[in-house]
Amino acid sequence: MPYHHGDLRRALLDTALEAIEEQGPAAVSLRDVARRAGVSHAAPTHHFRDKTALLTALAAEGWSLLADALREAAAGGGEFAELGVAYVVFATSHPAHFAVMRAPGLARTDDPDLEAAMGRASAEMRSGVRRFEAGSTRDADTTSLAAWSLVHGLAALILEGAVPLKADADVAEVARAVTARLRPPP
Amino acid sequence: MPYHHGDLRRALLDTALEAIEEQGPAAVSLRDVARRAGVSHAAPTHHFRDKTALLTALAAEGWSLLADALREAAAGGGEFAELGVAYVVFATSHPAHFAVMRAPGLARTDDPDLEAAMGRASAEMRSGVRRFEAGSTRDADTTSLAAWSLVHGLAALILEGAVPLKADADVAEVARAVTARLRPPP
DNA sequence: TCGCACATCTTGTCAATGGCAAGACCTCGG
DNA sequence: CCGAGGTCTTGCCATTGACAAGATGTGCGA
Repeated sequence: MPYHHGDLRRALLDTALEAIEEQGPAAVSLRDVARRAGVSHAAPTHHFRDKTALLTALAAEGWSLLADALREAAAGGGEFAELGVAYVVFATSHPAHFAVMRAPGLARTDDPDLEAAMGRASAEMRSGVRRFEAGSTRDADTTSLAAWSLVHGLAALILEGAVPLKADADVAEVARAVTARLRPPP
Repeated sequence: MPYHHGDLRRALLDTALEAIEEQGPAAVSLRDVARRAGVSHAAPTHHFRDKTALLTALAAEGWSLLADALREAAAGGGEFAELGVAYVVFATSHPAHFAVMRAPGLARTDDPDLEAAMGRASAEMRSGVRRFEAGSTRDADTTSLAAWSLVHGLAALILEGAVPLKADADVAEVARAVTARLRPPP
């Protein structure tokens, strides 16, 4: 093992994700992450000023990945609902990322990278809604906020355990059914 | 000051709420809560086994208060949308409670009291939806899940700062507009 | 009324954590 | 070849959560 870890920054991020999946984002300890990564307890300092900085980086990465997933879903050319499905599928397949993204107070919400990534995801939702609302006289901002709220809330409720999904339930199916309750443009 | 604090349990809960509003639910320290309440650092032990137990109690209290608010809104006899408005208004007017309710990993989700309180809120949403869906052939469970997701997501996005509300924006107005995007029964 | 069981609160202690400081080590440019 | 700077380590400190043991008040029954 070389003294200089190849890419400790990435290793720490990945290790943190593992720890979060096991213990939740609040219980993560920097020292434990360092231990898992095989470095000393102070090694992370050089890559992340803070524990908060590490979590903020993960949140930003999460929003960015989500934006990518939404863009890809939109490129698929399917119905608008596919955007919502992609959102919920992302949340359930990246639980650690999503947990940090919506955990209150863990990430530094005024971080420029985080703000940019959130903005990108939000813009992706909005552009999807714009197609949905083509020719409508309704306020597109309200519609996109409604759509975003719907899928964000569904994902949150599922991950909070507030919605006990049946074992054989397909998340995408549920998301599709729920998204269908959005009122189409007049 | 009496040796026996009149109702230390309640005092700790209230003090914790203050601390959460100031520093977020993740940064709350039991010792700080005890200090603010004017008792020794080990006093909370007798009322809450754990730090988690305190937060779990707060989460349960939050869901219970939310259920009450929903019931009251339903009793008002207004439109279904008023349920959604009540949900979002509750979240923004009880930010500390709502933060603990949706924070991943802070509360013990298998706690009986918490489960009961969440169930009560969920049932309140469902009964509201049942009126909304009267005479409809649609799956009421899906509709209530959609409604719940919509308002939960909107509240979460607002409190996460993902939706920058304009200073003069009325939360209830926004909630009403967003809720109106739900598709009415055929 | 008295005394005792018990809940309540306190002080003392321990391991673990986050963060800082100072030093060891490695790599790369000149 | 050597020094500068980035990378990582060891050492340290205050704070925290949890536990143990003791002090203090309260209320119940005899």
